[in-house]
Amino acid sequence: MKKYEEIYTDIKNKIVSGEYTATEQLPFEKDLCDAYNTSKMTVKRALDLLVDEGLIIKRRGSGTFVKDLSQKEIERITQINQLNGFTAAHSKGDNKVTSKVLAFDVRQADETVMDKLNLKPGSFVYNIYRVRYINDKPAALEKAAMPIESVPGLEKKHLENSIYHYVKKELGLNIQSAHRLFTVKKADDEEARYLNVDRNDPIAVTEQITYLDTGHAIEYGVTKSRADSFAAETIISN
Amino acid sequence: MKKYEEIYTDIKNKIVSGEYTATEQLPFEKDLCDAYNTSKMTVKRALDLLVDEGLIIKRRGSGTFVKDLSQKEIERITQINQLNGFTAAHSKGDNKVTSKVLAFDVRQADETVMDKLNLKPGSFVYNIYRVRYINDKPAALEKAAMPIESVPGLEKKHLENSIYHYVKKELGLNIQSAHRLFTVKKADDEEARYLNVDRNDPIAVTEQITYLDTGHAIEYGVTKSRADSFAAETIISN
DNA sequence: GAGTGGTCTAGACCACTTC
DNA sequence: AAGTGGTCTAGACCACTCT
Repeated sequence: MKKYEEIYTDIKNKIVSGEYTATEQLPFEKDLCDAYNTSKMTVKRALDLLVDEGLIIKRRGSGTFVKDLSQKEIERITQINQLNGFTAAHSKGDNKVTSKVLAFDVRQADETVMDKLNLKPGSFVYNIYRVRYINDKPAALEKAAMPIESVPGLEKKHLENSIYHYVKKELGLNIQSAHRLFTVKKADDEEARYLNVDRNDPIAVTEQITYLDTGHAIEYGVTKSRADSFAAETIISN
Repeated sequence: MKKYEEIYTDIKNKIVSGEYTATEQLPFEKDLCDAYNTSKMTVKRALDLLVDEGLIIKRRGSGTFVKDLSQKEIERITQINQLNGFTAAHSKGDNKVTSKVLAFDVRQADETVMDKLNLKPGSFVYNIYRVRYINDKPAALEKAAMPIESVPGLEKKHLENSIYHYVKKELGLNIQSAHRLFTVKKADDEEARYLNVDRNDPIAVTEQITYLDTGHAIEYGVTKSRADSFAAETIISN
């Protein structure tokens, strides 16, 4: 493990465990350098990770302090901003995630998909349409387009489980980032039917573009979630 | 302007303007060091900002590449993850943001507020309840609790405009971060009335805790937005 | 003025990819 | 083997806060 990760983990544990309490001032960077026997840049990097994560704040000229977070907030913070697919994101605890494939075919990318995935006209994409279930309860309707050359050998059986698993473990591709947009709408007839809600019930819409570490977009997806199985979190820092 | 910001800005401009095109390989860090007459750490820092922003990706052993982003996606990226209050967030273009104050009083923090703001029992908070309008159209219902000692001198006139403006410009406080949680619900009678929608219409709920650079939570707010005036974006990176 | 965190350097060495 | 980005150092100097 890298040195800055060790320092980050160590300090984070001390915050989570309560050894460093809310609003408490951390040791000065200089002293942390001594304590961890390392250089300033490395300590700074470790602390900056904690700032990004929302656990501490730094003030030049004053020092570094644990944020005034409630215990619940601390617990939540340690779980957000993880780059997971639907399966991993909802498999926490004993949840069972399954899928029903409504459509799986190859077609030419339409205008929207071409634009979102930055494809050339005439490019072919897998067209995937699934209902996702959590513990056998319908949770989301997921439409996705994936360029065929990025995901060779995709089969129906992969759709019934986790596409991300296939992409990562079997194809050995590295997912680097995802851009997400959240909006809200009324359920139409189709959404109502598959999600087992009433027409006009509220639906959370997550539009997502997923990128590989090659820089290429691998997926444009629109996920329509039932209100009772949707939540998204984010931390914004200056 | 700091050196790493200059390099970041320069490269970003070249991406936005199209001088560096999608999937193009950037010069090696070594060459960028020469070009900007600086050290490796500084170049790395500038590039890491672009990675966080979602514009480029780096692969050890291979190089640095512009992400395969569509032009629209590039435009969107440059606008997200900004730490703004409702007023600033919705004042883009010629939008006019106004408010109607439904309630403004001081009370003891209830269980939830105490927990979210990490307050001691018996602490007093401003209780604020407003309808927010964009171009005179109701857009959101906002309930907020703010510790009285954090926001001295808050008056009704501030609520009718921007609280953030008062906090930042008049009190000189620095907002450091915000933790947001998004969910979805059906409009109840009260929400329907104030937002001018039908009962059971979809509503986006944003729950937010805002922190000062002192580490103290200054606001716990719940914003109920009309579906047609809500959108939230986020970028997740490995 | 003393002390904090922030920026930057010049260079060593490491981990990984590609040839 | 050569070349990429990643980590880390030891220290200089800067910007800001507090007294």
